[in-house]
Amino acid sequence: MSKERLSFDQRCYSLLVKVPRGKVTTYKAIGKALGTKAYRAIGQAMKRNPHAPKVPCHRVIRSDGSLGGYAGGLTKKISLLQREGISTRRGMVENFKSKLFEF
DNA sequence: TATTTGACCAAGA
DNA sequence: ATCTTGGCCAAAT
Repeated sequence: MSKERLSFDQRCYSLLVKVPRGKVTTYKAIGKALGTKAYRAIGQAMKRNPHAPKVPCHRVIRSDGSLGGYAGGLTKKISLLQREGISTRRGMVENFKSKLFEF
């Protein structure tokens, strides 16, 4: 039977699906929830995200409120966020602290 | 096995 | 607010 442990990437994805629309999280927050400080590795996991729409990786931003990156292009990330009611300005999410999702 | 690669972070200037 | 520096860690090469 399968005794496979979830890979680091998979753990990131299963956590991320909990983030509801209209909310955002940060690479750091995911690391904290996973009990790791592999912030950069988390970014890599998002970049490789194989489950594009299923995992809302566009809701993951940097700890300082700036956007971070997006495999499909930052413009896409911005429109997806705005569609969910999250406004951005010059690469920063406005009032992002009030929009953070708590794991 | 060893090295390189980043969608990061915190602190300092 | 911006920019630089050193640190960090899993996955890919």
